[in-house]
Amino acid sequence: MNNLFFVRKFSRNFEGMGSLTEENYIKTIYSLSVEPGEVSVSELAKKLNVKLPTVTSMIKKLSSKKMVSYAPYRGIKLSEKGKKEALSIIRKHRLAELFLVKILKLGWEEVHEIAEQLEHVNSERFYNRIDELLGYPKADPHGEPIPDVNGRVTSFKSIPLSQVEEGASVKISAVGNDAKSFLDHLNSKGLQIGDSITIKRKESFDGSVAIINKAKKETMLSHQVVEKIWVDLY
Amino acid sequence: MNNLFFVRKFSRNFEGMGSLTEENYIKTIYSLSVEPGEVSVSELAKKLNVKLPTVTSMIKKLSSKKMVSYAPYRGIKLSEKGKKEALSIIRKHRLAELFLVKILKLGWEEVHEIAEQLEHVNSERFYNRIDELLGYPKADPHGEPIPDVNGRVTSFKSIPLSQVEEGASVKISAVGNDAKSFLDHLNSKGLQIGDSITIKRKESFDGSVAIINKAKKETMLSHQVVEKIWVDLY
DNA sequence: TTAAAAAGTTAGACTAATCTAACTTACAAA
DNA sequence: TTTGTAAGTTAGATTAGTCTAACTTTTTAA
Repeated sequence: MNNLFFVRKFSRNFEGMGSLTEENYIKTIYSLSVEPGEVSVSELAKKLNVKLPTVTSMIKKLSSKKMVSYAPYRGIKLSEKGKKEALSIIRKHRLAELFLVKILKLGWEEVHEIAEQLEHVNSERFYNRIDELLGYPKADPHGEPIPDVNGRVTSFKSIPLSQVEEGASVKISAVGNDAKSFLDHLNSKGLQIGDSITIKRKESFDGSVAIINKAKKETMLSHQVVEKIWVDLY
Repeated sequence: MNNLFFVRKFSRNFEGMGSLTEENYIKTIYSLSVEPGEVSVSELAKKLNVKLPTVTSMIKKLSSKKMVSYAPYRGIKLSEKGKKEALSIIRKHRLAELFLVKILKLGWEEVHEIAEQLEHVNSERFYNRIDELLGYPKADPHGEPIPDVNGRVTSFKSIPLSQVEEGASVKISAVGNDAKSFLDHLNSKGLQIGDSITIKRKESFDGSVAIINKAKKETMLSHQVVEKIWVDLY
């Protein structure tokens, strides 16, 4: 503002530290680059809800700070420095989410936006204490891994529910969409991270899947939904 | 921001909500107006570490938002709306401090700057849960009262240690200075909020005071220090 | 293979919060 | 009561992050 514009006065922005805005760009680039490696300006603009030129100018800034590598009309890639920064923010976000669910007993579908704010709190001590209080957890309430203090991530070998065969029993390990509406939808179907479910039937004509949830109830999940649910095989 | 200026995108700044900067002005005006009623532009500028014209322009903005009443070359006063806002921020700050000390086991002298960040988190649910988790406390770790959800404050009838008579036994209820150096100084003298102490001797030539602390040790406190320590009489 | 569409960039403007320099008002002391 | 100093204001500039409009490059698909 933060933003951190204003932030100038309020305990962040010392030395080489990025503004809140920069932090959000870096985090978003990281989350978009899990797969293909390079992130496009328009993907970023869409995710951050800003226009293309805004992204172009911010990317130039991040590039001059060596957080990303970038050439005009080409994709954006985080540098090692940028990745480290991203992991630090993601660590804070996920610790915050788990804290909100476990300690403050808030619902897993409502914690994301509070965590979006907490992730920018500048205090290693604060986060290390939360980590300790939670017993050095490996995953957040959405099933996503929590990087440790050194940015190391325990990786799980999850696959999207859409790729599981009929008849298989699997455990929901993560969801690929933080939106409250998506999480509410899953809750309404009686689904939570950590639940074991069985794939009853896969409809080939539209990609939807019938599953049996923890409460033994059968529900249909659309193709869009099953692509966003990650599961561990047994 | 900090921007949340930047904040635009990041969950604060919806509707009539003030920016992080505005919140800081309001909180500061409140804390400066405990006594005389009106706050001067230069007091504010000093406390916020900005120049006079910056304050003038921000005050105009706050005035147009009806948060303060103000006429050029006159003092600044919070409106009822402004007071309500200030109490809400102060509530968050003090709940945050107590949470950091009680739950995260951080030292009372180090929590202030983390709380400065947490106080801007925008989520009533978050703070209400912390309030609940702490058992609806009435005072923060510095002994300052915590406003309740409706902005009501339990008032204590404390007086500065400098005004206590020789021989009296009192309980430290608050300190009038959040600076880490001040809190460290008290810690080094074996003094904490809540401690019972006895006034052994008052030196009239320089206003310093000899006290017996909880551990039965005698220490000297300078005039500047005893003016900033608030105590409850028995 | 080329032309239309999509993606990206440049230029220029805006807002919030800040600053410095110059001016005005208030007030205290002679 | 005047006047010099301190406090406050106005004007104009600056920076971060954003925008729209116009232009350029890349990709796609005919």
